[in-house]
Order: sequence, then structure tokens, then C-alpha cells
Amino acid sequence: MPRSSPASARSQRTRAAILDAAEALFAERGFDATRLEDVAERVGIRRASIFYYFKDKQAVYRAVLGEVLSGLHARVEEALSSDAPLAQRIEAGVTAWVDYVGARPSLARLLLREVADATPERRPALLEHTAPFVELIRREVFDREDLREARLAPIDPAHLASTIAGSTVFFVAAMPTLVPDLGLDPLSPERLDAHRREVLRIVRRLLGTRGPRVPRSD
Amino acid sequence: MPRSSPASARSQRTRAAILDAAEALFAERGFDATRLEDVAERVGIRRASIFYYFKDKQAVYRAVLGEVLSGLHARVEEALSSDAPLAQRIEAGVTAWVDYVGARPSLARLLLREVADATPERRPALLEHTAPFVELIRREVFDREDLREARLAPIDPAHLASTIAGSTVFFVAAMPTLVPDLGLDPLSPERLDAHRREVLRIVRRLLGTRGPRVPRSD
DNA sequence: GTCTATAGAGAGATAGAC
DNA sequence: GTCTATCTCTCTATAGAC
Repeated sequence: MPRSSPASARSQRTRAAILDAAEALFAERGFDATRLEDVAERVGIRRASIFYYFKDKQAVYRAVLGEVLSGLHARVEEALSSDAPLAQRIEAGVTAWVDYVGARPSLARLLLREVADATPERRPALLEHTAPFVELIRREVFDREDLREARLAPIDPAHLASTIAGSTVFFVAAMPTLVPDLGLDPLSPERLDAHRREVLRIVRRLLGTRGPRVPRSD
Repeated sequence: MPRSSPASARSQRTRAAILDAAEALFAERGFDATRLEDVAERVGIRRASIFYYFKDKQAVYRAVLGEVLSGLHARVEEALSSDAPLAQRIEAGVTAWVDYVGARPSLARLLLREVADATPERRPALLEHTAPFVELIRREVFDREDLREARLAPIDPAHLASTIAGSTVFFVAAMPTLVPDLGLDPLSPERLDAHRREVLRIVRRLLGTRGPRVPRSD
């Protein structure tokens, strides 16, 4: 790895390019089916050069996951930590989630695969990044003072989370291919809008909150 | 392959045992990471013997998928094709889905992986089994006469489907490991009950139906 | 930093005996 | 039907030149 030091601009660019290419390929094909050969080709270097930046294939993968998830964490944290009322902050958090996945759909596939790998025995790489999110939710939701007065419905967080995560991830990653009827792009602004609205409705329903007073259009 | 003919009982048992072992391993580790060596070991035979029953690794995988999905199709079809009112049939279908996944959790992981593999370019094996479901829904929902009088909310089917599928699959496969806080088994009868109820609520909300008149407990 | 060359392991698949 | 033995290919990772 080009350790500390100002790390030449070239070096930085190459490293970033490797991560970009790897993100796309790992998301699309999964860890095993991704050949470092193909990653290198996309970058325009030779396979061996990758090992100058990363110890091994796993290290590339972990770096990709870190990159993607830290980006998500930042957005969600920003959304959750305002001083708006709890219900609004939660909706902002959900919105941040949907929009981030929409803008970076490899996250959807990476999550799908990581979740499939998660059994009590195998520790998927994702687990290293899971704790910060749990902590974030605890801090910005459960430990905040407005939780009491918000009077949320007593909903199991795990259930809420799997519904939000599952529906978005499936929507983005699965529908276009599995039901190729209407060749609909889930990432088009309109479709993503619709999905965001729908997820927000579900969240309100599950939390027993009411949502903003907008002229209803349904 | 032990083609037609009465196929000795031993043969049938071995074949079934291979499929069982393969289902568990493919679900847990994915296609690439599953070694035929390990499948054979679970069955108590040698790797080479698998090729007596299946042409190659892909054939084993496809057989597993067919097994699992035809089972699901049968249950959902039975639930959807009664002559109860539409809203009730839909809820029966959703219930059948949740219960089947709860009873056969490998389906959750297999779906997760298949969906992750689904891009417009690659045709995942799942696609062969997707059409019968689309057809089933068309026949038992959209083509039935009570659709008009049911006055469902105009909800995008793809969105409804991804929400149902996504939330259940995530709930079953992901939560226990990703948030190991409360070592909760999503497959315990109580948890699965709760999940089923929650999914049904969401469905009613999305379809604008009312659900059975039960004393509300929320 | 990036390359060529090569070592080395793993796993799918086949041949043929029993 | 199931086995042993073996072939073959693919891909990661390292060595060392430039």
C-alpha cells in the first residue's frame, strides 16, 4: 500500500480507480466471480499492480465495502442529527437511505450478497460496518429526549429496518430484471420518487406518525 | 442421470440427498463458494458420484432452485385460487409466502443471491421460474372478475412485490446476524407470527383494503 | 508504480475399474 | 451406482526486472 506520505496524485488516482472498478464488479458478480484480471482491465493496468495497493483480493473487497458504507453512514447521520422533531428526522433518515441507494445502486447488490452470506457461523465483512449504524440509531433516536413525546408505536426496530432495507434493495436491484414486463428503470427520478414516497408511507404507518400535511394525491 | 424407469429406491434416495445437501450449501455459501466436495461429504458419497445424477454443477443448482420454487408456487397457487373475495385471497397468498419462507429459510438466501445476480445482461437461473409466478398473479388476480368490485388502490405491482418479498427475505435472513443484539430467532413461531401480521398490515395499507374485523391490538 | 513471468493451489469434470 | 485416479483449467499471489 502506498502508505502515508503525500502519496503521489497518480497513486491516489489509481487506487481510487481500482476501488471504482471493483465496486462495480463485486456488486454485479459477487466476490468469487469477480476476477482481479477484470478489475485491472477496467483500470487499464495489469493484475499484479493491484497488489501494490492492496494486500489481497479480500482487502480490495473490504475497502470497497468501507467506502460505500461510510458514505451511507455520513448521509444518514446528517439526516438524523438535526434538531427537528423525531418523526421528521426519521423521515429524513429514510429519505437519505433511499436516495443514496438510488445514486449508488451497487450498494443494493453488495448488501444483498452480504446479507445472504450472513449466518451465525460466518462473519461477513459487512458486520464490521454494522455496529456504527446501530450506534447511530441508538444515539439519534433512542437516546434523544423527544422520543417520549413522539409517542411512536411500539414497533420492533429489527422489523422496521428489514422492511425499509428489504423493500428498497429489492426494488432497486431485482424488479427491472426479474419482471422484465415493463422495461422500467427503478432508478429513474420518477420511479425513485414514487418508491421514496411509498417507503415513507410505510414508515409512518409502522411508527404511527402522521407525516407532513400535504394535499393527498392518492 | 438415472433417466426414466422405476429408478431404484436407492437411486432416488441418493438423488434427493444430493439435492438436500446442495440446497443447504448453495443457500449458505452461494454457487461459487460451494464445493461439490462438501455436498458429497454431507451425502456420504464421493464427489464423482454426483456426476452420475447431474450433468454438472450448474445442473445441480438448477434442480435445487426448481425444487424450492415449485414448492412455493404450489402453496401460493393454492392460496390464491380459492373462491373467496379478492382481498382475502391476496392475504392468503401473502400468508402462504411468509409461512413457506419460514419453513424453508434456504429460499430466502437463494433469492437474495439470485436477485443480486440479476442484471439485464446476465440471466440468472431464477428467471426460468419467474414467469409462472407472474402468470399466476395475472390469472388469479388481474383476470378474475372480482378485481373491479374490490376497488384496490392503484398500486404498482412491482412495488408491492418488492416490498413483500424484500421485507420477509431480509427479516428471515439478515436480522439475526447483522444485529446480533438480541439473539432473536426470526423463525420462532412468535416472531414469524409477528412478521406475518406486519406484512399483512402493509399489504392492506398498500391495497387500501381493510382486513378482517379483529379487535385491534396496536 | 507498473510490468512480465511463474509458482502454486483449488476445484470441476472425465475415464474406467469394481 | 459408486469408487479411485487423473486431467485440465482458472485464478490468486509472489518474484524480480524496469
